[in-house]
Amino acid sequence: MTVVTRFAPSPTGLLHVGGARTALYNWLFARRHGGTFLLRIEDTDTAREVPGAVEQILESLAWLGITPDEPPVFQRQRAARHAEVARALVATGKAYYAYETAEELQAMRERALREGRPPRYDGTWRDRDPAEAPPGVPGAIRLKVPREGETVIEDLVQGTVRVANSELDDMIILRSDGRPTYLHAVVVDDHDMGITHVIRGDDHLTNTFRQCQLYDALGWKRPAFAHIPLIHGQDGTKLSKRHGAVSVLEFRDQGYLPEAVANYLLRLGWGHGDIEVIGMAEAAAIFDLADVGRGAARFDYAKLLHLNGVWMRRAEDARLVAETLPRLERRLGAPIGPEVVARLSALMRGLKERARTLEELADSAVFLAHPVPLPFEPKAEALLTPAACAALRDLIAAWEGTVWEPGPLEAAARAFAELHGIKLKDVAMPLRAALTGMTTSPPIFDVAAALGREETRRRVEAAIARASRLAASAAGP
RNA sequence: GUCCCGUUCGUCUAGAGGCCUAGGACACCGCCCUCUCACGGCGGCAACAGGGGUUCGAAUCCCCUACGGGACGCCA
Repeated sequence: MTVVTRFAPSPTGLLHVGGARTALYNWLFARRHGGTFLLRIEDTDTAREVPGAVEQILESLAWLGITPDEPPVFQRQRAARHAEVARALVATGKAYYAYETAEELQAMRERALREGRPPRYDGTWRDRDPAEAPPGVPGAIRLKVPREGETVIEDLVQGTVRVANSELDDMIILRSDGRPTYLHAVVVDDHDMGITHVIRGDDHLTNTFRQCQLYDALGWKRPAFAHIPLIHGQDGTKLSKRHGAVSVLEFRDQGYLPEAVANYLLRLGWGHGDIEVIGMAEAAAIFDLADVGRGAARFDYAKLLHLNGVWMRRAEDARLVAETLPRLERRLGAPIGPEVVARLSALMRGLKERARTLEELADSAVFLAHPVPLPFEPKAEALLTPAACAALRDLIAAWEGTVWEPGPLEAAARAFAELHGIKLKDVAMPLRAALTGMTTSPPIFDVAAALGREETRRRVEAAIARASRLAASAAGP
């Protein structure tokens, strides 16, 4: 049997990480079994539809590397088919028209709840003669479900789950205005699309009983089901905006790498021995629904951040340079020239090891692009004492004939420190302050090499000038 | 209210009756490396929700309780 899976979001907003994980599992399962992954947009509720949501969902999935194998199916376009199937069920006596209004049903539910009874449809029209239908009132179609026995599902994640049919009532499959309900549309579409495995959030688990009754009434073979637990926030409640970023696009904008987000989402609720860092190609080779956990998982931003750092270090320098440039331009409000691109490329190896996100990377690289009077952190400023400035001046002089590469620069600096009876850090730290305006950076001789001889000299001179100016103004007039 | 599902370190998890003195990862705390910060290395803290069974033996199987989540719509 060829595996066919699908992800079926409704276009009511941004794709959040929970939906993304569901999509990921469907995609991985299809890849694992050499099957097909499809996308279906559940847009039957026009009132709740958000403009642009479909595009955002597609963009989010594409960013994560999850692409459907066929163009998306739009559920609304299949309305005629849904209605046809529902009416065929009426024709064979497996469904019937019911004529209560939405208000009457609402009242019925409230009364039942008030009296401590389960809120279920009482079946008024189930056996009533259709000839008694009120004239001119459009009816809704309800499925006539068995009242005895039980419905059992073999869930690939949850195991065997059963419920007494007496707990279920005759659900509406076609609204009185002719539009299908979600439960019905899903079953018809999954069948028509040849879906073999339905992998979705476990909030759908109890819906599955009703869907199975529909499959049975239709005489259709049920697909396999796998209900994966929901993702919760750090406090254990349903993940929402107040927990922080929740949409895939937010993570992208905050400088996360798609492979890190995918890796994290995969590991959230799924485990395979002790492996933590895993690419999607590798995951596609080992992903198994049996390894999906049954309990809800809490989203841990700290772990995602760590994982992103791992993937940043693994990423190609050229790619990170490309990702950093627009972020630098945004910070400096000016285009970045080729000279800075060269510096960034030269130093990327050292920069990426110190950044956990592209945003941190850009922050740590701003100094490379900033024109000479650099902004100084107070701690960096404090390092530029008169003695340190004197040492810097001498160091620049000592570097006069040195090959301008990290190794020779460091060797010369060490010799310089030894000659003057100071520690390397007594000159390295002031140099860092002068070249970056900060107290942390990649190895400072790498920085100097990346900046070049002229720029290094320029920055050191500017820093010394700045320090003496500050000292003068502190001394007073 | 009724039904369904879940529960191993703070978090994500490994664990399929003896391999468990419960392993890994993140976070946290030390130490090492070191021009800073990271990375890396070494070490530490820290869990089988509770109670009954079954068994020679239970984190693993069964039951109950507690807690958490979900569903019960002419929403999806």
